[in-house]
Amino acid sequence: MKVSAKGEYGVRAMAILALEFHEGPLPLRVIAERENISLQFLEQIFLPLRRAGLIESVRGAKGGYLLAKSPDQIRVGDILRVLEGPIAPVECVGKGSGKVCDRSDACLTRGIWERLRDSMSEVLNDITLADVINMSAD
Amino acid sequence: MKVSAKGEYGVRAMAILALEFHEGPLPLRVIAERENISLQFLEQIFLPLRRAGLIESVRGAKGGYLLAKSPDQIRVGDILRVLEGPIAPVECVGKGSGKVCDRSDACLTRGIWERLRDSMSEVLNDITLADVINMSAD
DNA sequence: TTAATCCTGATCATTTTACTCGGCTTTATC
DNA sequence: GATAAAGCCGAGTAAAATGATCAGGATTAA
Repeated sequence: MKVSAKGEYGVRAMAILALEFHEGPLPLRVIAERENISLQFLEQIFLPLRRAGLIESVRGAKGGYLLAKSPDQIRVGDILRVLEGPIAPVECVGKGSGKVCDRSDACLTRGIWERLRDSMSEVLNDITLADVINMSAD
Repeated sequence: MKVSAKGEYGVRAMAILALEFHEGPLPLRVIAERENISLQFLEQIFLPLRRAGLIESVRGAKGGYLLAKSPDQIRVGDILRVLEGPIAPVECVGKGSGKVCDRSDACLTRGIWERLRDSMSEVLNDITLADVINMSAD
């Protein structure tokens, strides 16, 4: 029941972009050094984030990445959904995953996973990047 | 952010033991057939559950397994903790895992994972096997 | 022109997962 | 006492996921 490194690094990196929201584009190299993450792995993570419209890129020298929206408009859940797929403890209660098991009415445990999913979603949809950088500012 | 098959099967199997709480010991073969799970995989799952004191076994012919406590005394979280380790979205906030990262105060994202962990624990500690079999009885 | 940076598909080693195998021990029943 | 049903348990294994790395191209500021 763990977040993948991809998801964890993604959230960390996005938090840094949020800190630097008013500066120009931030190159991945800086984030990679600061967080001790492989540059090439970070590139892999930023690709889907950009395609999902959470960040924007500036190519060429002096280029880098910046948030596509203000920090209070980006929820941690948004980031994780892009990097890890639907937030759900089991496939069969994943919204938008399409895969529902055939015996959902006979399933004793479905209710558990639905409650867990809702609780997880609620937390992750409630925390924005603005919250993240404020939490640690205290 | 998924529960493993081990965890999922474990909860399903325990729910069935809860349904049969007043009958004698239930052999794994029955659960395996009912839930379409490999018998030998189930055996692997039941071993740690027994060692953790959640179930008791009766050996020999007419043997099987039964809950060690009444269904309302066994929480879904108890089962998952045995089968999957501490309930935590990242290692470094796992209670009892011992591994805390060295820069926990500098970590921007720790607060997220703590909130998520608490919310997950709360749900899973709140649902007992008695709840599970009642949910679907409605 | 050069260097910095993003862009992207491919590949790869390791770990984890979800099982399977084989064989032993215990016990009710015939 | 023989047999069959069941639990006990360490070891092995194939496939998938994970966490990267590689290689090279495209874009742009200086």
